[in-house]
Amino acid sequence: MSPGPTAGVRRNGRAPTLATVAREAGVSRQTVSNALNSPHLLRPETLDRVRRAVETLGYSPNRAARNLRTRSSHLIGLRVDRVVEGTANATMDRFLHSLVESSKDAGYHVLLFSSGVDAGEGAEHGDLDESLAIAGYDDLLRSTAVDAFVITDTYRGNPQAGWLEERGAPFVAFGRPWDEPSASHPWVDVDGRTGVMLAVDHLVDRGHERIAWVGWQKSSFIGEDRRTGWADAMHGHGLSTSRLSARGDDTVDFGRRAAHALLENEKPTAFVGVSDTVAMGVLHALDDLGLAPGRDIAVVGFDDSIAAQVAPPGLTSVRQPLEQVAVDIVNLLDKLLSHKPIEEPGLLLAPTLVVRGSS
Amino acid sequence: MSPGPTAGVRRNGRAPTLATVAREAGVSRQTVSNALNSPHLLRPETLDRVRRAVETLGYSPNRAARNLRTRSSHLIGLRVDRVVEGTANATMDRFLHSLVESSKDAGYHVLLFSSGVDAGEGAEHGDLDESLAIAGYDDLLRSTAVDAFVITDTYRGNPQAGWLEERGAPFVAFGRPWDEPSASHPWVDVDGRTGVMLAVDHLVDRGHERIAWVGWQKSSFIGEDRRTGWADAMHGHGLSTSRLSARGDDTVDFGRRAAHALLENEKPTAFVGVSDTVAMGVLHALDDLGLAPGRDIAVVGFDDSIAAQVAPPGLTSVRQPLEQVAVDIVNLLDKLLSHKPIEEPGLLLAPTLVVRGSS
DNA sequence: GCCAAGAATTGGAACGATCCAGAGGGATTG
DNA sequence: CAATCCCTCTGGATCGTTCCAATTCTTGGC
Repeated sequence: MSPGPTAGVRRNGRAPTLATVAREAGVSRQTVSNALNSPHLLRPETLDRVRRAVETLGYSPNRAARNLRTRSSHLIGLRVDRVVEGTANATMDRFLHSLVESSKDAGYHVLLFSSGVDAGEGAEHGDLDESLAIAGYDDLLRSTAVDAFVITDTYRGNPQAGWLEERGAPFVAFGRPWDEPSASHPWVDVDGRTGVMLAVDHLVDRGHERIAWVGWQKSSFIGEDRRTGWADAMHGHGLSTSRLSARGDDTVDFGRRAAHALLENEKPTAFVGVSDTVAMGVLHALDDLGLAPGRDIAVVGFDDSIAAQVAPPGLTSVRQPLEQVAVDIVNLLDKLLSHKPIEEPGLLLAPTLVVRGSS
Repeated sequence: MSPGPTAGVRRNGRAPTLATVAREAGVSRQTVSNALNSPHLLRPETLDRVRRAVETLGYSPNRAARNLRTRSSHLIGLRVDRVVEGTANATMDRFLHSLVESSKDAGYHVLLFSSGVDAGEGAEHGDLDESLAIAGYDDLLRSTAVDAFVITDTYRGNPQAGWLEERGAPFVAFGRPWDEPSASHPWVDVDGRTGVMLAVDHLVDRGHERIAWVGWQKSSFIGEDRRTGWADAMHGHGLSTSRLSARGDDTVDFGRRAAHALLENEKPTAFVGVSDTVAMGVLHALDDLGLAPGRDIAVVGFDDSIAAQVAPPGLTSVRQPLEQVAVDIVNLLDKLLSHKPIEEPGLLLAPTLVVRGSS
């Protein structure tokens, strides 16, 4: 019934332009432009006529031309770093989906790019580390390919943040500026400490008193933040944390080894993992010893990854409100780009606990 | 040492343009353009001078202007559909990462967009289904925001493919044109049937004879393709498939229920799942019955998802070569966009089997 | 030393949108 | 009734690049 989206497109083998629509509607180019961008400037009757012409011809403004003139692309850049397989971090991917949705609602699209360098390479060399951090950003920025960036927290803070800030590039960070209290860029983060406290409270509720922590290395800001949640909650309940903590890499294998060591020496009845990855490692250890998670020993993870959801008997886990994070980030981005004032540069959201069979 | 990437950018508060560089190097605009796009046209000496000027000023060509003039954006569009949580499909995400990498090497970036409609909504209504299928594509295409699309296989084929093809839009599909043998667009796919045959061979090797299939509904092309792998391999080994097959949704719960039913009636010693999701469901069932996967009953999944990798005791799974898929897709895309001849419109890649504790 | 042919370089036009200043027309006002 | 204002609409200039045709410089052959 409707003319369909392809109507008019093949007019002369080329897509219709403002001029085409203007001719069709019997008005000037500028009037058509106004009809699309500032409809309140037109008389209702004219507006209607233009709209009909747009419909008939199946016109959509040419993005490149608009970008050129307005010096903005309505694209948000996000760097996806090569992930290490086996580390259950689908968090980024869930976030990505949410970000695409929120961006759409605000009239933006998400542009993905990669550093082009193997993550991990040259982690020791300061220089390479620096250039790795900014790899990809510089070019997109200079060529005005994107309007702004969303940067995501890495294991040890946000090395990109300082550079972007200095550069005057608009961006919003997912993750606090841990090591830069002076940073003034907008950010959104999830309160990991509170999340872990929820986990500990839940375990204490279930009668546990010897609750062990399996965390990341001390150099990880996020890891230490989550760990304070464990320590503070334990002390809040009058429980000791002595010798109940292990720290290491974010791998299944580390979680497994740490659990074995702790079980042998300290006999904890429950574990809280800094991530689902290490928590899955703990489950492996229980499996090794013929212990049943949830019945014999309780385990809680962090991230509510797919693995936590589907692996039997289901891993209780702290879930980050990534949908809300994405909404807030886009909101901040929007303010930033339209130069609206930002009252609060930082937003800290509360996670929730998803209880499953493992606890 | 080096002038650094920001050098010259602040000259007058605006990024340097071709004209700026031309002045600096003492040549014309066009010569600078040639230096970047067709360096062979320049005298080595001139080329060198221009390159130094580019370096000094920190110049990058303005993307919008280039896009406008060349009618191409060097962007590849990919629609990310809202995923149903709990269905262990991180496959798409692994593919996404690979695609970003490959695209980069070919000089493209990946633009993400979403249908803007809840997937699942209106799955019954043909009309809505149709408009859902093309949601998002049309606008990006008309506004020349992307050069081409990558479309990914859905549960029941590629409804977008036909529309895009009719429209004359360049695209490459990840997934065969199951229901459209007449389709002539390029595609890359993974041979699921062969993958499942690997799984069955492996189980037979381990001494199993009663191997059950837990699959998707008959309406799923992919599901049926994989199922023929099971059936053919079984018959190839002279084994019966009678009453050993179950079909249902791609959920953990279905896998669990199917496994319970099969175990009760047919006493299979091994299961092959059409996906890791249903295979995890089978593991749940074993867990319910106190059976140990790998020792009592063997289980194999499909996708080599993160859950398969980290959940104890490790789920044996068929792994798709997604990195290679991405490389091949970008390669086809490149040929398509530069109008090079494409010898073979379809590429079928072989998966591998990753053996873990569950078998 | 001259001419033709090719190599190197140049200036103007075009891509398709928005910005900006101004023109035309009707209603309001003194 | 003329002056003023506002509402609506218009045409030219512009964003920064690449295409195109034309111009200038080099080179080699006779």
